[in-house]
Formats: sequence, structure tokens, C-alpha cells
Amino acid sequence: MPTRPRRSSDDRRRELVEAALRVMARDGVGAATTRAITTEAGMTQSRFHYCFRSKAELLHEVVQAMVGNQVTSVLAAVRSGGDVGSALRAYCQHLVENPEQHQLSYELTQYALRTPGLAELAAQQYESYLNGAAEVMAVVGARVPARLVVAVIEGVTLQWLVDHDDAAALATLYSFAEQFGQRAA
Amino acid sequence: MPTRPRRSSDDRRRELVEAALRVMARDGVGAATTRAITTEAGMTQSRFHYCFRSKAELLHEVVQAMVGNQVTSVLAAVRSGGDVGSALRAYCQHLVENPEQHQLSYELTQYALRTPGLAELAAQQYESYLNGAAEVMAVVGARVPARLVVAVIEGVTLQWLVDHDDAAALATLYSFAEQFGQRAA
DNA sequence: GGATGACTTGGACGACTGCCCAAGTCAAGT
DNA sequence: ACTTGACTTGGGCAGTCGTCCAAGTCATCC
Repeated sequence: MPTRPRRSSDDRRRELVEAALRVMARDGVGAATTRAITTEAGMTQSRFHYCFRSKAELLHEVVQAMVGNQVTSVLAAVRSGGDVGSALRAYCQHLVENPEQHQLSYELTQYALRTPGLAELAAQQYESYLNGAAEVMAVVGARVPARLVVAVIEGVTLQWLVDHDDAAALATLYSFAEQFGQRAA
Repeated sequence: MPTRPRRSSDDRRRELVEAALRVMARDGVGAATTRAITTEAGMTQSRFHYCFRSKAELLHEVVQAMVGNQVTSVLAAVRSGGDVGSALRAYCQHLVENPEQHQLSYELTQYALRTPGLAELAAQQYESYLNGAAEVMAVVGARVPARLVVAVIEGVTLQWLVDHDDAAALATLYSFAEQFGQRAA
């Protein structure tokens, strides 16, 4: 029974999760060792295993936190504009300004797919994206399958992460919007 | 100056590259240690650094081999059918039957993006995809930007790798084909 | 103010990593 | 036959990884 800790253990955990996200975004998932994470958080390494039973336990929470962050921040950016064009521009802006976040998202998905207990979390991540896309489609008033929208956005994002061609990415999104514009209500 | 080796050094290198691809597809890029690769190839570990100066040198060739394999095999599958629908079905079949290959492709792209000297190889990989898509579009006779086609395919692939929903993947591709079918010649 | 227990500390552990080396093997050239 | 040099071998190196532990600190409760 904890009496009254000087600082909530949950706070420590959250600090570590955020530090892990920072390290992963900067240097990749592979570089996120327990030492790198605790150093980033300004703690001694030993504290890590006081907050988390294992590194796997931290990664579980990291993936969950990632899903929440990504979806809400992208949605907030996209929701600001009313029509399709401004929504697409908003997404591209978010991508160009936070490339590490998007790249980290892909890396974590790959990691989750390889890790037995985390595969379902990856599915959960994509369900969030699908719901978000469906919501945006509803706001914008277009009738296109959410899966297709998410697929296009992810595919374009992947391309941009490789070639950093802002104009091409936006143009590709536009040409997609143009086509489903013919089917919109 | 090599006089006449009992076995070509290039053969050894190729064996290692293929062994590396097998290990990576099965257990992930992270699991592809020099020991795991040489064991897979049936050699002693010491031979590794006789064939390659470093692990990075091997990975460079692995990425190149990956690009070649992937593009040619997908193209061969897709080229067999004449119309859009059968091309899409061919791709889905290739995906469902060789999931590890596609997943490995994403992992290697991520790895390349994080590795200074390999970033340009990732760009080269995507250029191959774009050319392949453009070729298929020409064969099929559709007028859609190659970038958009690649984006959709990659996005749908990513989704399938997460949820393994064959029907949804195919349906998403169909709904995309349906839309650009209105613009085809 | 002493006991309790939550929390911290620095150092260690065994396992694994990429890489290297001295000694060996053996086909080809002389 | 003997030298040469390409190739192999098993073991070892230093570094990093996740995890653990005994000893310490210090706010809280009796």
C-alpha cells in the first residue's frame, strides 16, 4: 500500500513514455534503449525498472500514447478547414512540419506487427485512423470509403518521407480529391 | 590479386545477401545479426567479414536486391492480366501469399531512411515503384498519376498487413479503380 | 523520535552485438 | 616438391543491451 509518494508513480511513467517518444522520433525506435530514454528524461537508468516491469511494458504504453497523439493532432489540424482542399493542405502542413512524428508512426506499426502482444494494438491504431477519416469525410461531406482515404494519405506520406517532395505530395492528394469530387454529394 | 578461387567471392556475397533477406523476412530486420545470417547461410560467422567489410556493406546490397526482387515479381504478377480488375486481383494475391516480402519492404525503407548513406537508395526504390506503376498504367490504358497509384497500393498493403482483411483490401482497390475508371480513355 | 515503507542510487550481472586475429587448410603456379 | 596466397577456422575482443540488487535517503505515521 503506497502511503503518499512524493511524486505520483503515474507521473514518472508518463515522463518516461514521453521521453521514449522523443528519443524514438529523433533517433528511431532501435535507438530507444532504456539508458537513452532515462537519460532523455533526466533520470538514472535504475529508475526505469522501478516504474516499469520491463521495456515491453513501456513500449505498450508508448504505442498507445502514439495513437492518441497522432490522431488528435492530425484531426485538429484537418478539422480547422471546411472544404476538402484546405483539409488536404492542413494535413500536408502537419506532415512537413512534423516529419519525425509520422515516420515514428510507421516504425511503431512495424514494431508492433513483429511483437506478439502488440499486434492487436497496431490494429487498434488503424481503427482510430479509420474512424478519424470517416469523421473528416462526414465534416467535409464527401462519400468515399474511409479505408481508401486512409490508404491514400498513408501512401502519400510514405512517399514524402522518402523524397521530401512537398509539391508532388500535395498534387497527388489533389488529384485524388478531384476524382472523388465527382462522386461527392 | 586472386588467382582462381575455389568458389567465386561474388557467389559467397550473394548467398549472404539471400540468407539475410530470408532472416529479415522471417524475423525482422532487427533480428538479422551477422551470426543469424551466417547460420542461415550455413557458414561460420567469421566468413562474414571475409566477404563484407562491414554489416553496413551487406545491408546496402540487401536493399538493392530487395528493390529488384520486389519490383520484378510484382510486375510479373500484374502484367499477366490485361484489365484493371485482374491486375488488382493479381497484386492482392501476391500480397496475401507473400506477406513477409511486403512487410520487409517497409522495414527496409524505414531502415534506409534512418541510415545516412542509404537514404538515396530508398529514393531509388520508390523511383522503381513509380516506373513500374507507370508501365502498368500504360499497359492497362488508364490515365492516372503513377504517384497516386503507388500511394493507394502501398496504403492498402499497409492496412492489410495490420488487419489481414483480404476482402476489405480488394474492395478498397476496386473502389479506387472504379473512380479512375470514369477518367480512363 | 523511532519505525515503516516508498523511492533512489551506483554498480554489477550475463547475454548479445559487430568486428578482428593468429593459426590452419588446400588448390594453383613454379 | 615446394612456395604462394586465397580462403577457413575457432576463439576472443570491447562495447552495449535489458535487468537486477544491496545499500542508501527521506517523508510519513505511531
